[in-house]
Amino acid sequence: MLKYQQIAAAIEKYIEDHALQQGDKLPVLETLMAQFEVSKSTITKSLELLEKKGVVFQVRGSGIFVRRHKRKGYISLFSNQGFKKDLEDFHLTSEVIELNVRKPSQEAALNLTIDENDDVYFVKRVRYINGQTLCLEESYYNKSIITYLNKEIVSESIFHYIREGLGLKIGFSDLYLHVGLLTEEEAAYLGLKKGMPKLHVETIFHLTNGKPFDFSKITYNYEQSQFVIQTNSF
Amino acid sequence: MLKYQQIAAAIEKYIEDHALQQGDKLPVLETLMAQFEVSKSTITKSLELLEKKGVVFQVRGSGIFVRRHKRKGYISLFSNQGFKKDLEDFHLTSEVIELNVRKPSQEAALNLTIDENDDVYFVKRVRYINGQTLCLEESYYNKSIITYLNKEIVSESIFHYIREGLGLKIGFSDLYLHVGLLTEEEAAYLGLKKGMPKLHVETIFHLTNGKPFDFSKITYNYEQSQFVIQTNSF
DNA sequence: TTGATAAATTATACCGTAACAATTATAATG
DNA sequence: CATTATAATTGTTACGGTATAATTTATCAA
Repeated sequence: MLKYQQIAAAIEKYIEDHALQQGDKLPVLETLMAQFEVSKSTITKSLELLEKKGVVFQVRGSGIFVRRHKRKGYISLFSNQGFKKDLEDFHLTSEVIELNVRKPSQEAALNLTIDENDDVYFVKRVRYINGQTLCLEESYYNKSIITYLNKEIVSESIFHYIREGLGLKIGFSDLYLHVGLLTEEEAAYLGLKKGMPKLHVETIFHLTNGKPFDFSKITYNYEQSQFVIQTNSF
Repeated sequence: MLKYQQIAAAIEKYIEDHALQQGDKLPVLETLMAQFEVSKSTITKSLELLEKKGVVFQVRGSGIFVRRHKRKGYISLFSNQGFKKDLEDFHLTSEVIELNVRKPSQEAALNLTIDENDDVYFVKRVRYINGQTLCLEESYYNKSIITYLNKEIVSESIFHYIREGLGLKIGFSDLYLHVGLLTEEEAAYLGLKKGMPKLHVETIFHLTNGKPFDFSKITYNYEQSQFVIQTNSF
């Protein structure tokens, strides 16, 4: 792991350990430099990372402050960590309905920029949160990148496996979102009624080299779907 | 304007002018250094900015590539630019229903971290996109920060006014999102029927110094609400 | 042709330094 | 006491340089 990432993690830990709240002040740059025995630019880079993550914000001439959104019980919509990481506070389980190798739909092929004759892993899951249905998820993985999957991996964290097991680096993702009405099939999986509202999210995940490897379509149970997004200005 | 921001803008312009597409390669760092006559670190900073904005992605050992999400007709959900900037492709108008100074609701006071006796500007608007209702918007502005508003400002871009007119710097925002059912009042404003689905978004905007100045509650017409979010890994 | 290995290309990490700009604290002024 | 000017604090920008790591290309051997 890179130095500035380690330091960022250490600072996050510091915030946790000292139970710092929204607006609380961190030690000044010079102190952090001395404490971690690195140059100013390294600390700066660490803080930049934490700023991107929405952990701190910096005010020139004033200091470095803790940033926290206030509401509890909301799911962090993105951050390419998969679900696991974000939802430590929740009780999450999932049920694998389908897992196989197949040819992609036209839509999936298009979003993964592969040919319709190429193989994909298809995974269909229902996720539960605190005993309620959270979402129905259909994912297509480019098999030439994600070369192997099994039921165990799929019911655990796929993203952890991709990173650690396959040694791949996840880069960025595009997320398309709209509200609609549940189809009969979706409603059945989610234990709701046809025609009720849904949040539909399609995501395309890319590796750091820009290659899309995962196209997922998720239908959320609107009753369980409270999301939070933290953003920064440019 | 800062140097690295100018260069970032110039690079964006370069991408436009050359009509570069997703995956196309930009000149290498050294070339960009020479072209703009700045040091490596400045170019790097510019590219970092463009990476945050989702304009490019960089691959070590390979090059700098254009990143574009593919789907058209989607509204970019965040990026604290207000609506105007994001929606140049759309025909947008808005109608101001209410504009006055008042005491905040308990909820608004809480989110703006002010006292219930402090003054706020309250703005209620309906926005239209291509002739259809897009959303109903209720905003509370901390009057001790946003000291003056009028109908003209409000029907143009408030955020532009905050930046240019008031000289304030917008920092970050927290965005809370859920799906629900339209109330009678909301339906009336949006020209829909009670009980139809809605996307409800609450946003708290902060200045760079961390002070919240705008708490907004937006109800989207689900038929017009297709959003895109671009994210990066950490 | 394949596969391995080396070399070239290219971005990233990290260090150090100097100047800069926004905020806050302090002192001076009326 | 309020206002203004000045100084101290503190993060930000920009420069330069060296070393490193990932990717692509070239080379060579089988």
